[in-house]
Amino acid sequence: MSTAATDRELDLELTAALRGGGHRVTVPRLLVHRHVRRSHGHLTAEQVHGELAPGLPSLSPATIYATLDLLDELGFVRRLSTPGGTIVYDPRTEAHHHAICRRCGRMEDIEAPVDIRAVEAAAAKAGFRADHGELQLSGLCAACATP
Amino acid sequence: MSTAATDRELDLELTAALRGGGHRVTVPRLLVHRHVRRSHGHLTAEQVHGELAPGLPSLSPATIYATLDLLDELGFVRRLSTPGGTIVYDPRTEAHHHAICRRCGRMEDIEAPVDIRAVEAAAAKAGFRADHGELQLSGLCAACATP
DNA sequence: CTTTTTGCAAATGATTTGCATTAAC
DNA sequence: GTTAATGCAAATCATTTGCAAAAAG
Repeated sequence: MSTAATDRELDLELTAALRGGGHRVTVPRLLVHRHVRRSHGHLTAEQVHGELAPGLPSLSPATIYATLDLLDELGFVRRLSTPGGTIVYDPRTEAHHHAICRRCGRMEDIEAPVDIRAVEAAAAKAGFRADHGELQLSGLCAACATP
Repeated sequence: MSTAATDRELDLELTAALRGGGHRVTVPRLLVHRHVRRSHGHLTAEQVHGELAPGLPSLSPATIYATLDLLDELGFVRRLSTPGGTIVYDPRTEAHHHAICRRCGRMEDIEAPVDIRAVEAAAAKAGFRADHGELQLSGLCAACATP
């Protein structure tokens, strides 16, 4: 089941979601979507631009930003920010958590369950409708911890 | 005994920490520290500047930024960033969590326990030395949820 | 007296905006 | 043919930097 998706499969998935939301299917959207869904790890908008520009030099930063935010709305990526203030887009949308190195800024996925029901309940009591919870660990990564 | 601390008490606390770290005790540092420790809620560097400037017009943004980061190092505040990418400084350093409204950016404290040991263990296995964990809930605040 | 910290101004860098052009539908 | 999306350039905004002057120890 976790066979890598083909371009066409990814395109079909995006196309359906775009249509469903009244959005148009465009080349930049297809390319950004493919690229982000394929990537492992977390990407900045600039990285996406830098990596796609060789193949489509007319692709502008403004479009990248708009497209990534649209993909976030559609649920294909998740927009996050590190304690350093950098915005990154994460292609993994299922519940998982992150460890972020205070020294080098490196962000790693953490696969461990966290029971956030108590927090959701507390938030709900305050009228807050939460739809996602993410735990961020701060500290030093393996490389930075050993000088 | 959560009587509000006096300026002098706060100053003494900061002074001790600065001396202990080989830093100098300066007027800007004392003022920023008092202001941040007093505030409820989360502050941006700009807010701190805007609120202190009337009393000390020479105080520069550069100094505010440097001072807030120093206070973070010393453990008097915690530097956080919202999903929107805004950096805020939180005077509450004990474990607590946050709910952040996707629409208006509002950030509220959530008082509820979360067991993060499984995540810490997973991080440790990867060589990551975590010293802090914060859960961020995303969703809509009471005001934004009711249109 | 020495070294750190400050204030200022200018630089940076990521993200956003306005608007005419182009592409989807 | 209409409307939304793009590309481009310029604008914005928070944050950082370099450096001389001021303050701390």
